[in-house]
Amino acid sequence: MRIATWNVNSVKARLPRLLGWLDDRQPDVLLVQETKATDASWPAAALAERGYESAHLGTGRWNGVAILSRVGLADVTRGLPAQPPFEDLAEARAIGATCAGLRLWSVYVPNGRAVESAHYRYKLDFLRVLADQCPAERAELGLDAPFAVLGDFNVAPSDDDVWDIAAFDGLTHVTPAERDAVTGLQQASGPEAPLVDLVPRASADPADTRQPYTFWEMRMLGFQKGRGMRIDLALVSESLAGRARAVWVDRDARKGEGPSDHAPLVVDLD
DNA sequence: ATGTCGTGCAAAGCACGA
Repeated sequence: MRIATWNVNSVKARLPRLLGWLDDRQPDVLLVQETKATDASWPAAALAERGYESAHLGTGRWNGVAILSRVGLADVTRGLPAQPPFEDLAEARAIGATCAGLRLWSVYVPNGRAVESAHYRYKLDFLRVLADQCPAERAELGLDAPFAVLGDFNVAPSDDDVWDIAAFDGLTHVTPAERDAVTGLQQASGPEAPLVDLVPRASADPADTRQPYTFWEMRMLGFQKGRGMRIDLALVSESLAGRARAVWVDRDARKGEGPSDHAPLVVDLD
């Protein structure tokens, strides 16, 4: 079974590449972020033609999350219970579903913009609410049940997860508070039931020893210069981590004409 | 220092977000 997460940076702009990627890589489940679509403009029919059911949450222009599955899509939850609003609006940043017995969440964590800004506090609040919610859902399912939160966290868990930590001095994505918030989510159900950060290989090539970045700035030729960040994460229950046979970044999806600024993170499970 | 995209508004070039 293959599951993947991908910030597509507009499903409308990315549709040819998204459909081509589904044809090439044949994921069973794909969690999508930054669709920039409304529910009405979500391309459900084109996905259904390829055998994917899908559930989308979005209001257009910004944000938007979705789950595609060809192995069943049940118990869809749109938004986090008690999700904090930003400027009085509940943004489309989380959607959950059960696919082939796996409880999966697709999340698009707020960017944070600048340290100590209102948006930064919103980012930390969002992660806290996510950490509050997961234990309740996991307790209901059973702590041994396969559970995962995947998506664009906009947090690099360690200094090695950015191309040059010195270049991030004073910036978001690398602050202790952001990292602690991610760790807090991982530990939210207690030390006996962590969510494991499945660190990928840098590409599909098992011999690839580069850092496994998932995002490169569009500006300043970030990809071409290797200026990447590992900010798309798969945080999975131990029951799922034990089934992971390969975890890798599909760098090829970041190449060529009209890519997203993120590459898919692929998890191959027994 | 900046360099690119994508979107919406409104009908070209900004403003915004990343």
